[in-house]
Amino acid sequence: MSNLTEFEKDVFGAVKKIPKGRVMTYKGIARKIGCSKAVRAVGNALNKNPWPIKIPCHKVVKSDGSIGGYKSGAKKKIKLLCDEGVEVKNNKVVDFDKVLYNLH
DNA sequence: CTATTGACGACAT
DNA sequence: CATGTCGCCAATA
Repeated sequence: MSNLTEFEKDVFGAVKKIPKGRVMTYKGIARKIGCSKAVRAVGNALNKNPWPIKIPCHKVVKSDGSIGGYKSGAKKKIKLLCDEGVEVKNNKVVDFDKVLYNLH
């Protein structure tokens, strides 16, 4: 348990903060951590996804509003988002700017 | 230590 | 709008 690096913990911490019905971009998380360019590293961290349920990784999408990827399949990710009230159309988030959780 | 990889971003074509 | 290329970071082999 918790055999994670500080970077990973940071990423997961940011993801957990995303409110229900809202989404965050990899870029946003990376920026919140302090490295706006570490988007790939963030994706890598989530790919390990130690706790797929405790951590709402499905709320993390690409900067252009597309769904991106998911360890268990992007399809599952879309379903989870829809369950939270986030509409997904043509593999893109509907009203992306409205559901996007901006940095605080 | 070096090379490869990967749930990405931005820009060029 | 789709595809290709470069960049950038961390983890892993």
